[in-house]
Amino acid sequence: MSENIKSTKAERTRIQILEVAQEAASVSGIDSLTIGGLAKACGLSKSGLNAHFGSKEALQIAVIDAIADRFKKEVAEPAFSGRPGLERLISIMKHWVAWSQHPSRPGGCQLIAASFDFDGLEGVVRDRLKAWIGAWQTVIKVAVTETVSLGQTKLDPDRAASLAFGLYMAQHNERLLLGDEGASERVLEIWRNVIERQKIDDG
Amino acid sequence: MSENIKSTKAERTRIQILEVAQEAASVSGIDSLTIGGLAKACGLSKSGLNAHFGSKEALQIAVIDAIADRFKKEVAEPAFSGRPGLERLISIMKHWVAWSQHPSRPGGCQLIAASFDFDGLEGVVRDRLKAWIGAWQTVIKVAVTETVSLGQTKLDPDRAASLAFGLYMAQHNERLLLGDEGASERVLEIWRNVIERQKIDDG
DNA sequence: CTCATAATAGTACGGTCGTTCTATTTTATG
DNA sequence: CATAAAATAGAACGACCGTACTATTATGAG
Repeated sequence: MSENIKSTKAERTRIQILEVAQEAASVSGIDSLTIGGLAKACGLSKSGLNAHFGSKEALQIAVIDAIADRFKKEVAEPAFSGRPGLERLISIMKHWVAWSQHPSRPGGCQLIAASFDFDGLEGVVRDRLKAWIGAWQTVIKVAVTETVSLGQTKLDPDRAASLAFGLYMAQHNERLLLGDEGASERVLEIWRNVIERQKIDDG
Repeated sequence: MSENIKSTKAERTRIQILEVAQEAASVSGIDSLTIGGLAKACGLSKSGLNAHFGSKEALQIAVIDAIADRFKKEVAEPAFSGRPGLERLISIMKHWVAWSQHPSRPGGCQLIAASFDFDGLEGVVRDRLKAWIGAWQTVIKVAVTETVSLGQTKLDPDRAASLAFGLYMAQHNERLLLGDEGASERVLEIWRNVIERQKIDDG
């Protein structure tokens, strides 16, 4: 009807499924998505939904890719639209934490949560997850290296990347498991202090 | 026979089950433990195993408590046997990371991994997990406060605890998902630098 | 050694899982 | 509007899940 032209019905349905799946995955995790449960949530039959992906594994990968696509648009691209250097490093963490807190992710970031589910396993889902997480880690290292080149910091890129991922996960854990609403702001403050002055505190 | 006297058969079996369960949970996670799978791994029947716990939920809580008991012995007590202050803070992180790397935990720390599984859910398992993780967070804050009192650092306890948890999780993720063998040592070095000189790098 | 009891095995049940096959409906093209 | 193709529904499958109930075996106290 007034939808975007040139999109077939299946494409539209597939997109809708993946949106529902992303929210469900935020709450219960990617590996506890079920075809039946997802079908019910979408108003489809099990076989109707499964026809779009062929298998649960393919569904999981499609969900991961859909999340990663959104991550690019909501985190990576905005953070890299500004100038390189300290400003960009701060922007990265701000957008990243905002992503974790977004209302459409009531259970926080699905990919980081899935990392802890699949890191002990083998298979294509784990491999895809590793590829995306590894790519994002590389992006952060590049942004740090940029900042070093500009003479704005002396951080080691590897250490800074470990710190960034660590603070992000700490914020997830403290906020969602322990109920600490101040965790996100605290972690942002730590990041600012460390990258600007290599120090964690104000003193 | 030459076992410890005063232990009934059931107690011994229960302990053995929980040991097998801990290792399995390290690989696949606490919430994907199954009574049937665990029974087979222990050479028991499903009902024989289930008789020790009564339900899967009770089994999960027993596993969590068993892990936490071991954590006390292998991490908390050794770290707190030495003197308070910087020495203790470093000892905490060393023992903690060693715990994550221990051969009996091929998939890393089960409790941190479970945190990301259960943080979006409700129920007794989540509550028990929250209690243990929260208790350990408090212990770390106390150790930091001690060090501040001794005049050995100026760290804010809340920030230091976020950093400690973050570095620990970063090490888990980088080592087990991304295959970075140097992650643990790097994270320890960051911790040392931050708590001793509030700086992340050597410069 | 006896024997009550504890520990474990065996079996069965209802439920949900992922997947496959066929039927039916809906879409979109000519 | 007709019609081939695409999209979805429905039903059935074997597998595994947690749990309950009963039978059998092993334990350990007297």
